[in-house]
Amino acid sequence: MLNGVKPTRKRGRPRSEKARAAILRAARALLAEGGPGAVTMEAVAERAGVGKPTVYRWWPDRHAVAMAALMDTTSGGGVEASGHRALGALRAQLRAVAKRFATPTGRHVTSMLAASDPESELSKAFRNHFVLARRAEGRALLERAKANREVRRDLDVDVALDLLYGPLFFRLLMGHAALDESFMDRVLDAAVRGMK
Amino acid sequence: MLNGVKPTRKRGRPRSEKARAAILRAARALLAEGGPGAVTMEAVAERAGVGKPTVYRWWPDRHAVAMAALMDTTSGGGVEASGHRALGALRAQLRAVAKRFATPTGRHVTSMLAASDPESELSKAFRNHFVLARRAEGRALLERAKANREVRRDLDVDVALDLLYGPLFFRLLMGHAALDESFMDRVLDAAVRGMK
Amino acid sequence: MLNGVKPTRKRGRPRSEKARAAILRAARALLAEGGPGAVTMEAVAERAGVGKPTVYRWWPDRHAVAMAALMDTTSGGGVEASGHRALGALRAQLRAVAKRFATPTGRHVTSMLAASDPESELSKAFRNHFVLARRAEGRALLERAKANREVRRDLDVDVALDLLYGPLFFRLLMGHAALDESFMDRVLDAAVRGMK
Amino acid sequence: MLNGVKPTRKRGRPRSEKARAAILRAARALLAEGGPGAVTMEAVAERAGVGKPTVYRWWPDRHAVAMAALMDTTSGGGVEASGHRALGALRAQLRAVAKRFATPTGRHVTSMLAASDPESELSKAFRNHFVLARRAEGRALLERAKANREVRRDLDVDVALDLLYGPLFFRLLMGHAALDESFMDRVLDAAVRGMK
DNA sequence: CGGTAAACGAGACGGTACGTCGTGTCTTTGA
DNA sequence: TCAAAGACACGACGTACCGTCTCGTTTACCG
Repeated sequence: MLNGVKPTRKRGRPRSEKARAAILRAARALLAEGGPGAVTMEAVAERAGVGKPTVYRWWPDRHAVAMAALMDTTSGGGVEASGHRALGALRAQLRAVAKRFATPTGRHVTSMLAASDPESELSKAFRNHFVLARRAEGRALLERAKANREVRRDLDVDVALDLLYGPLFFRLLMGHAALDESFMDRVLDAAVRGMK
Repeated sequence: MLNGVKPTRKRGRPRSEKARAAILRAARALLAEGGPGAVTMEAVAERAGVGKPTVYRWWPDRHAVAMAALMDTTSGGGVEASGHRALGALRAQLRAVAKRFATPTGRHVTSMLAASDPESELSKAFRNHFVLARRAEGRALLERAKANREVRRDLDVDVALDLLYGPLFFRLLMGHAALDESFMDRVLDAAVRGMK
Repeated sequence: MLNGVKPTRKRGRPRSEKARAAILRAARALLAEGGPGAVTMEAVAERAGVGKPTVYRWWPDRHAVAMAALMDTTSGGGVEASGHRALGALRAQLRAVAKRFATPTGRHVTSMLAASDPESELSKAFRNHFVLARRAEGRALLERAKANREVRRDLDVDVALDLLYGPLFFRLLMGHAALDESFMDRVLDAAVRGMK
Repeated sequence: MLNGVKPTRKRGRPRSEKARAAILRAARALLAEGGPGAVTMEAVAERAGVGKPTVYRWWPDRHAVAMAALMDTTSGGGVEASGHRALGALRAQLRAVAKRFATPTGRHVTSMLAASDPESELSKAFRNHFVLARRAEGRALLERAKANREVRRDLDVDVALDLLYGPLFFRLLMGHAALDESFMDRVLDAAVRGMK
């Protein structure tokens, strides 16, 4: 009781980290090969060399496995705000995010975001991991830009952020036009300058 | 169109328009009750009082049926550009679109957009019907605004449009903040004024 | 309505006799190879080249399939009461039944009798097919023997029949001693002569 | 046998007799509630408050546990041959056995006899405990009857015993007619008197 | 009396089979 | 000749137990 840090006493056999890793590896491979639809519990279990119940013991359904697999691999992104010009750093981050999402994996992430139950814990974690964390980075940069007077002091940051990241996911979802780094440049420029 | 145009003589029993309507009605009901996942061919056929092959005769798979059902119901939108101020009309349209999408059906549309094969004909039709047609209306308004000098002459309309509609779908997809008409106002204002 | 003989008009695709036969054939093969425990639905379906739901459409569980397979093959037996001596014919029938049951299949039949829900329709049919029909044949012979004065007029036929067939299944179940045709001879002799 | 024979000194914690008893108690309860099919290792272990490996340490599989549970409870029977008339004692024993088997437990015993591997040690013990021991008692009585001249000297005792006990299990297995004490009376009478 | 080794409870493991559901195709009868 | 009905082959679903395997924890014996 002295160490209040560890309240959960372990009883029984501890879960196999090897199995966990094998499952996520298998799910990642299937995702790469056939997209989210290929991540079936049976295929994951077989390829991981694991029993189906072991998969179900830790994830409730195939969406969860796929999300966990994606999150396990991909580092969130984490563009450091280098440079003293905050807007410059923001531009770099937007370009990095666009680059990351303009891939099959990016499409998968978007599909899974749209398909998953928006209320589930895992779905929230997934949204945070891939998108909202990026948006939070952007917020920090924008706040810094505000402090630097690179943007006006009364800027509504929430709206501005959606103005920047929204177009990215819009193009990803609709595919009506190319999604590349120059597009993000134009988005940022347009948002900064305004239409008038 | 009078009559001589159609050389394909009808042989046998003609397709039942009644069946088609019943199928779409059933699909709509299922969609409303259980979301896109509930629109299964079996459920649709049973509820419509129709054989499964009849459904397959009209649509290739369940996604198609669900999309067709949604498109059949919802009038595209078609906000008429009333008023001589183009930006005002644009604002009205953005509000209308947001209002329409801030519903369960809006979520369903987004889900189905993300889930469907982006290359299929029906998927393209669906995107057009629900989103790109709205964007095209916006384009017309924006061009008019340009002509009116309500916005600057060198505005990149493609980027500007994504700046306006992107945030809407971003919030719909992520759910990180409310999606209402006032949000669209703020988006339009921010985009017009710029950040600086 | 004129032909009252066929009230059930067939709608839809008729069941495939080929599938039925393939399923029963597969079940029979599995039974021969691995006993009743080897007759799993999955194995049956796979070996028959048939989907699992097709098996379940027609039989409720694996016991039913195994029983049906056994009944489908094995002709019940049907020893004709040849010869004018009824007891002689009865002896022939007892030997035939013993011979048939002193095989792996005979053991399987007994196991399945003991394992199956005694109330189910199929279980009753199974008991009838393999055992009670034989007992009924024996009853006919015994009644004839009565008429012929080969046995006494006040013989309790129900008890006598169980006296004859009971020992057969007793040995089959317990395996405490050989079950062959000479045993059945001795059973019949002992039952006819009595212990005194 | 005195003591030097067993070189295996006991090291470590001795097996818990308490656990053994709890397991058998649990198995018995499950058997009573749901028949042999309900005696699963998991259910037994959980209800006994015992780990699964502890169950497996004592018995090799679920059949063994169920058999052991049945044998542990039910005293074999052990009808004492009271009275100087051996046939009378035999009658009493037959009635007692019938009474004991005309119960759900009797059905379970029969099912398990039929289902178990006939070659396994435990299966043999089970058959001995429940059936062959009764038959051996009957043999003793019949031999006594022979000595007493209650039955003829040249009686084939093996056949006679199967004539008496066979019908009991036959009815139990087939359920084609009632199994009660009066039936056993009639069986004995018929066997003694003969058919002629 | 302190070490130690086996049995303990718990429970995760790789598996097999379960019985269900939905897919998209095929084959009938009936309109 | 199309529509309805529904059987078909297929394949994934999620669950129940199997029998085995660690874990950390007793508990009795043996030195």
